[in-house]
Amino acid sequence: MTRKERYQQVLSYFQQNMPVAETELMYDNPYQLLVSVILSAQCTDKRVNLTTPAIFNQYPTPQLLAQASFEELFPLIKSISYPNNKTKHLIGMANMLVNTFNGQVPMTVDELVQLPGVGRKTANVITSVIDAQPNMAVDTHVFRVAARLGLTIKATTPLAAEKQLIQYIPKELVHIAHHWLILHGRYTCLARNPKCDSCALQTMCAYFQKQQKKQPKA
DNA sequence: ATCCCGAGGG
DNA sequence: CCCTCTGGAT
Repeated sequence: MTRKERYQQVLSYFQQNMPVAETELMYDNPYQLLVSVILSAQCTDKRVNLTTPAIFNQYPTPQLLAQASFEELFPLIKSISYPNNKTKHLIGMANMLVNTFNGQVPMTVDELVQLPGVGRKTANVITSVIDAQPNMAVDTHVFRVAARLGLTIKATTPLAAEKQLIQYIPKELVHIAHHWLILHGRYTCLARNPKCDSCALQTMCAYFQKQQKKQPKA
């Protein structure tokens, strides 16, 4: 099976079988999405959505968030993972928005990654969601699942994986494919004990084929 | 125990 | 490349 065929089979399967009904981050503008995505690391969207209304209410603009003190913002962040880092990141991010980007959220990956707390994954989410750019945000799920399925070959970094995925996935499907890979990773292709026995992608999965060779009966 | 749509620093 | 950050849900 060629790599292109593998992509076609996997994408086709997802398109026909993957329900897309997950809780999503709540936001009304690019600034709010940026805050939400920064907060979402190692944390469910549901929990992020519990904290953001208070944050957006108290700091409706980058200008106001930039002036926040650590002490007053921290309590609003405290109930999610890495509150220390995220509090610092949000204030630093807002300051750079004001001082470097004229108070506007930049819409290129290269600009976004300059912001504190914004890495390539977050930058790809922002540009794909807000500006419909065909950018693939490679998080832990996408990285693992793509490698197992054989969608990426010898990709040792998220950036390498991103380049390969972008090369083979039709632009109009990049965004939804991102969600498909995440959902497959969350519910079936688990990091530790993947549920290969109940996985419909066995026949086209490089990881499963490899396991079969090692343990023919398992 | 294991998992939640990571980023920054050494 | 590794490590740290580090709360809540299941």
